[in-house]
Amino acid sequence: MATIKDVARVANTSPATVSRLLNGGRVKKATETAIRKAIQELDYRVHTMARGLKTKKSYTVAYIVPDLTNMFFAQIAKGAQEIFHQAGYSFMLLSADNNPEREEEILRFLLSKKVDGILLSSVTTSSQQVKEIMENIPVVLIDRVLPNLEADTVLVDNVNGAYLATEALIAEGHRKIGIICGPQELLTGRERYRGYIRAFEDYGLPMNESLIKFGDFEISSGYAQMCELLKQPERPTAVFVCNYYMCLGAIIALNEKNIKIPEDLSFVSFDDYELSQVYNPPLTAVEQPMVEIGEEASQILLKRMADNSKEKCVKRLKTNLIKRGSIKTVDSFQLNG
Amino acid sequence: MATIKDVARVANTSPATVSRLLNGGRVKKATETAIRKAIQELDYRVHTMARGLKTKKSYTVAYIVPDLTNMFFAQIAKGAQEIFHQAGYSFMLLSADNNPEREEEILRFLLSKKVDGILLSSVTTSSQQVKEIMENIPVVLIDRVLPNLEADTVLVDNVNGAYLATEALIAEGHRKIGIICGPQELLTGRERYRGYIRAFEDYGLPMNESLIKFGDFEISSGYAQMCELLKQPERPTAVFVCNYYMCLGAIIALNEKNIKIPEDLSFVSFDDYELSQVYNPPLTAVEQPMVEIGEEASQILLKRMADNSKEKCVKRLKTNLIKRGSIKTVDSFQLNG
DNA sequence: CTGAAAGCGCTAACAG
DNA sequence: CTGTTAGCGCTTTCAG
Repeated sequence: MATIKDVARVANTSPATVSRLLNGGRVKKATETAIRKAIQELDYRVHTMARGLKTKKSYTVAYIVPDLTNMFFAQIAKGAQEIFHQAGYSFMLLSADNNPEREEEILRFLLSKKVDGILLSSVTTSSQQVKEIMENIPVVLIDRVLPNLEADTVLVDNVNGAYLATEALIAEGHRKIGIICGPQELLTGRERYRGYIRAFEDYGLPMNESLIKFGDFEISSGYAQMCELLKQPERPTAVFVCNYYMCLGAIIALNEKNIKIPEDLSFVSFDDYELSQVYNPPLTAVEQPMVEIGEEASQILLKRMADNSKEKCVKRLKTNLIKRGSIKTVDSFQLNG
Repeated sequence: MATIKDVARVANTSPATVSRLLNGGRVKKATETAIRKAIQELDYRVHTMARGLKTKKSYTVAYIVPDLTNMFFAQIAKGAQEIFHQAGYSFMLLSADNNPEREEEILRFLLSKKVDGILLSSVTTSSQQVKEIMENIPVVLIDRVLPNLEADTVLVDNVNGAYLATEALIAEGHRKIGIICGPQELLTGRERYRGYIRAFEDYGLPMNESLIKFGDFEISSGYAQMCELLKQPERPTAVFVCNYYMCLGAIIALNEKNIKIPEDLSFVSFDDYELSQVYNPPLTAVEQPMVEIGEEASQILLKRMADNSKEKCVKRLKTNLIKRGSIKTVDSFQLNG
């Protein structure tokens, strides 16, 4: 592979001049054309590593996700990739595979790689390592916050999303509303639960503890907790499931027991993927602006890499309730209403 | 950030010795401990770029996918990432966003990055660029082949998968079996179509041209072609949809028209994701060993990067028909059987 | 506007 | 077993 030296030789000039041209410096028209020709001829390409060694920049950023096959993070990655591509950065997508140790490893690796910035949806609960890294490299957190760590963060308005979902159920006359919460270790888990509570409070309605179940955002827990819910003496007329994967599990449970949406049970979930449209009936769901999350976070990271200012920002994007056909109006509407 | 020189100074030895230790060379026990201590103290990490500049290896591989949010490729990436991680390589996942020009760009970029190997699920139909790249860097193709290009490739047994799906329908007495094919520019599109044809031939059954529709593997075409199918004078009693996304579209169409699976129409699809289990009834589907595809391809790439032999291999992995509840037995079984 | 020279951090002979 | 040396390909003063 040709080097800058080769180009210089062929173009009858010096490496320095070639470099200057390559980096947008001013060069006499004649030499420029000669250089461009040589570059063509030799099929020369910058050696990014050599350049990086010199400039101490890699023009590379990374996004660490909990799981590559999780649609939520995949969509965010899509948005992020686009922004960085436009900005001339190369973008690495890495999965921690829901393994905190793996995440640590990746972080170490990125340090070694000298990436210029990091997008992180952490699977860790400790913020020690990240805190250290932030001293050297700009980091922006996505969707998952770390305890006691002031950092640039972008996430969605979970409380409001859950509020809207619950409210939609209440509005149709439901009072016995089950919820399958996410893990309370995660902010998203806590916030969505809070949205549910707040809706009950705002409408002056009593909550029923036995209808509040906790899952872990995975399919299996959606299944298990839905089964639990159905076992309750006072069976819910509606349920709010706090993420897509638990929603899958919950539906499997309903199908098994031949419980129909919405005739036997009204259904709302957080996250809006293809399933919501494809299911029969289509599912009412809370949509998150995933691609935008990725874009927004990338924009912030880009800014931080440029100015390296110390002040941190937290950006909340809006969620959106999409009404479809999975909520039935309760007959005895007037009872409490 | 500390360099190898700093470590050497603190450990009272030379950079060369530190380097040797770092690369698994033999070092006196005493110096080793001194060096390790220094590394600890200084929080030293290898500067991958500097190392790469010297060794002309980046210990980085890339996988270029058509679309980050396509489950098929995401799963493959998952498998690939695992293998490379184990092998000490860093793994970049890049999306061409279904844009051939974007893919070209990425390929150029990777050349500049001096990656050691490339996994490619190409969105291109021209093999020129890839051919050139293969002269410098090992490439293994995944699922998408390129015309007139002999290359290491891993894909699945599409013909057989489609055959099994069609056969399952035939076995239950169906004769009017619609198919929504993938794009015939893609090998997978052609092969799955061929599997359908072959099943008809093997069973000595006549095919009905009006029940053969062509989509492009996207949701919208699944919807459109299913609508077409339902318009036919001789309406199919069963349908085979050639990939997941078209399957989503097809189901939307069925729901709209209130056509029930399997009572009104039996249904089989290529690709087996959560939907198949979650849908009511659960869908019979052809499963692809996605993670294994990624693992297999990575293993091959690893081998090529090591031996750089010229001979190419094509690896076909088996598909698997998973029977669930979306096929109804036709009453008039005896008619043709 | 251009070129010579130094050096980024690392590794790989080679000589000790 | 260890240290010296010479670059890898690039950018960046600095002098011309």
